[in-house]
Amino acid sequence: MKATINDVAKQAGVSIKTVSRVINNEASVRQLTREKVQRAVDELNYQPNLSARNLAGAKSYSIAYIYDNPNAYYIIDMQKGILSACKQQGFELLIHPCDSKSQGITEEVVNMVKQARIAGLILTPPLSEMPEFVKTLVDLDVKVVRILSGDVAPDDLSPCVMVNDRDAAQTITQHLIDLGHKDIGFLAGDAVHMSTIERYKGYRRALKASNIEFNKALVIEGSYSFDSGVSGAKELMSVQTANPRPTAIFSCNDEIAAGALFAARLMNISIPEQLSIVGFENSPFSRQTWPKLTTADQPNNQIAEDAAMLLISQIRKQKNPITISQYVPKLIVRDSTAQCEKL
Amino acid sequence: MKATINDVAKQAGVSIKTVSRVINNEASVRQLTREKVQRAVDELNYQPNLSARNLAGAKSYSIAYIYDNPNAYYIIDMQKGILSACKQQGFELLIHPCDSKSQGITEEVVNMVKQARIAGLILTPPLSEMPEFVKTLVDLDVKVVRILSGDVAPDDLSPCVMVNDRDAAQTITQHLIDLGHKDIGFLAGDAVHMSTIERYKGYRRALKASNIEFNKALVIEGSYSFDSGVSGAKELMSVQTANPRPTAIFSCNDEIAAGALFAARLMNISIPEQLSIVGFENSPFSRQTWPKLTTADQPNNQIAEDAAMLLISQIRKQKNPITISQYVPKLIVRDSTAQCEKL
DNA sequence: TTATTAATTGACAGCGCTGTCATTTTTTTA
DNA sequence: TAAAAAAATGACAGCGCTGTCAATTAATAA
Repeated sequence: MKATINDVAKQAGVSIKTVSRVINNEASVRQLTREKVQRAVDELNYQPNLSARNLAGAKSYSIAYIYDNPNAYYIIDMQKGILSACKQQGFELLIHPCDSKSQGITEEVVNMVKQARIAGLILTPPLSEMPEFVKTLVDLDVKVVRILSGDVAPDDLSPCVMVNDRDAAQTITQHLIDLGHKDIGFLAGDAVHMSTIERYKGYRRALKASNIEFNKALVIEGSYSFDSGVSGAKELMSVQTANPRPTAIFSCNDEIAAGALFAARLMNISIPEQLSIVGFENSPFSRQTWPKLTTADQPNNQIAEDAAMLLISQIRKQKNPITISQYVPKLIVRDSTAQCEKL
Repeated sequence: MKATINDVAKQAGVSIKTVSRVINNEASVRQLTREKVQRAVDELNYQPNLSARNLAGAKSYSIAYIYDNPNAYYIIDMQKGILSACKQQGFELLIHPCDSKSQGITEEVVNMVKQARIAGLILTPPLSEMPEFVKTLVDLDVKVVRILSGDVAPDDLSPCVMVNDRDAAQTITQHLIDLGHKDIGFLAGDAVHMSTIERYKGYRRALKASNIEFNKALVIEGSYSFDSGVSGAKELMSVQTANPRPTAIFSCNDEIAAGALFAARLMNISIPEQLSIVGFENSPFSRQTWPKLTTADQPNNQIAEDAAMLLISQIRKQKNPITISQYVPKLIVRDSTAQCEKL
């Protein structure tokens, strides 16, 4: 029923070792032989048995995705991308949810890596932002690829896939500026997350580039949640004598933006006529609010696939130098932003 | 470094086959021997090698979770529960996202099962609600456990874990009735989903139990989305001469409820004073709205773990008859419901 | 007690593949 | 052209475990 390497060998008229060489893309196989084998592989629809490979070889064909992120949409997207790379490359994916704040997290992961003979790991924030943790893992005999917020890798511990939130935030802020907004509020996400910091930097940079004076009172600390968006927007929009009331709000993600939208409704502020609001992430959230959110699209699926491919090529020692690929989320203009009406 | 079955055998002074018997919980091992081996296993912190097991044995130690559900929170929860069962039982989990509406879905899954030597599958809605699909899989040599909405299994194709949405919906509707509400709107989810149908039945049953006349005009068709909640609530709450304006709304899930909440705000209807709204699912959503939603808690994590355990025991042929376990989501009263003010 | 049966245990092959190393074939050099 | 070097291929063991079946031991019957 299912073809084995033996069947292929017979069909191609070579030894199983030669078949093994072909499917592992090793050198020192004549072109002619390689084609012969490849044909047999195709005819029999042969796929190597992962268990046997893992057992026999020194190498491992398993990678793991370790996550701790309250945002389920993010994880599902990532997972899908990684899975897609694994399928293409004949790798197996282990999923490991965990709690980054727990005491024994490092030991837990180290054990897992040893036990399951994991060849590589994919780390997303906040795990990818924990240097100690990453260092411990890299010192083990396991490849690591991190997905991080920023434009350059913070160190050379491992290859990284960078998501340039800063440039994206600048672009999206610029979009508001282009619409005539000058008093732009900033609703921050969790301050410990790099993404918040980067998005803040982009916001500042855009203001500076347009010679708009930065007003600290328009920056509200918070967290990546709907609630935070509600309270932050309320604070921003309540009448204050000293500060101008903002005509636009930059929210660090779509959830916050949804909260801000909600608060605006409570305060009878019409969106986008009286107030423009932007989100970040292009999560399903942003299409479910009314009006739909202008946001920055982060192709998580693609980012994850890219990261997994990078990891696998590292494992295969296809010695491409430590590549850093970079993504810049793209502006998506929807219905929550409009020309500034204030004169 | 990592202990093998050989190490354990030596340490215990028995043959590897005996160790194998102990770890597989086979009969015909003397109690004394069993303890001796168990001690060695513990001392060496031995864990059987999955690849070797999969390769050597006729059995497989892999199960798969096949999903297609737009609700990421649901999937993450499920996945976590399944993963937990797998860890306990020494099984491996394959994750397979897919599109239930695609043409070749059945073939795709069948192939996967064959290729990866999957011993069992866990199916959640909407896949678990596709009889043809399930039948094809059951006819293969693979165990299936479905998670379904309802109180009894629709057939005896496979064991099921039932989530009794009907009783839960009745309870939650009763909660509204207890608060004095009589005109209770119903915002449906996708009509093709069993969960919508069951929740609707529970709603009807509660009305009947309290001798409240059913009013078809208060039932709005829709889908499981925020938008649907917004438009549905608008429709319900717009002034209609013929129908009483509802004082409470039953929403088929939290997203719909969040939408209804939003619409109410737009219409200057205060929650919960003028209108009570309930959700369903207890998703993170329900804690992020303001006011927080009264809802029905569905312990997805636990349900999934239960399903996985059931599946694994099936695979192990621990011939407990086809068990159907049932969960009834529990009412969680938060801030979106209050005494009816209408006299 | 001894013969018979049942319960335990172990020896060994083999799952499908890769690593090592010997063998064969091809290419290069003298 | 023969000898040496390099490239290509194959034979075989073994990864860690389970299945089969034979060997041993304990329990029961005669």
